[in-house]
Amino acid sequence: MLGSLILQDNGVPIYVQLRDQIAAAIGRGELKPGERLATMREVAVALAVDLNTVQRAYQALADEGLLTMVQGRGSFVAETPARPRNRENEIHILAAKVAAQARAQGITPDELADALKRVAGPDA
Amino acid sequence: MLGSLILQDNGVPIYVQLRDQIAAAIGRGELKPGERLATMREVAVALAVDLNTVQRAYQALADEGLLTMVQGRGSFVAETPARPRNRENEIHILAAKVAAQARAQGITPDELADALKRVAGPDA
DNA sequence: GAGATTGTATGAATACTATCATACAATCTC
DNA sequence: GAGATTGTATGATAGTATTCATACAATCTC
Repeated sequence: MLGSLILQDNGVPIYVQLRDQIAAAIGRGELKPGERLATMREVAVALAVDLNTVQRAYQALADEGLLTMVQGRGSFVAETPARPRNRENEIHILAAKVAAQARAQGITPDELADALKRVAGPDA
Repeated sequence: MLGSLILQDNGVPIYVQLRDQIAAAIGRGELKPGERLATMREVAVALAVDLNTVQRAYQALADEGLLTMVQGRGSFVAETPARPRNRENEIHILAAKVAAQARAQGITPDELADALKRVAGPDA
């Protein structure tokens, strides 16, 4: 995982870059549920950034429910939760939210949907 | 163009969001070479941000060679768009990130993609 | 239990982001 | 030429991001 993290000097805060790249690795299935992530210190040293900066990224991911952090043990990719009750509605809400995210990057929901099919295709 | 600009509170600086969205619009061909962009003041008023913030976004785009600014006249999409951005890659990164969001909620990327198609369908 | 590992937390210093207010300079319209 | 429009510029201020240094707390290994 450490090897795939790259920081760019493009105005985007470091913790945001880390947050998004780790989330992407999880989404790609590169990091599987239950798997242990690199320690915050490992990431900090490898990328030559501060421990607090890495913590901020991990914390943001934990807030999103993508990983859990356990003091003394490490950080782990969250297990996929059981299927929610009102599934159709949840999907619809997420889709709307994600469509907005896409548009905010100049990407159409349609383009994103196609890309998602490609992400899901190979293994899902 | 004004209508397609959206700002999110996701940790990314405003001027970066503007810069990237306008770059994406140019890359998508939505804004054509030679075409006049919205005035900095128009963008500032429409999005309720400061004129200086918009200027910074425009300046960054001018530095990239994507547009030219002429005092008293306005800003225009460059005739020879210098370095087209790697849109495909940006789309893939977003897709992977969004897939993680979905999985964390017990939703498969495939289901999300279908829902997105439905969102996009009516108008896109 | 001792020591190492790992996440959590705080306070200070520096740089960047964004706003507000204001003004100047080049261009266009009439 | 007068006035409006549009890009350019500056100084002050508040908030955020990042680093540095340091320390504490929970867990694991031996």
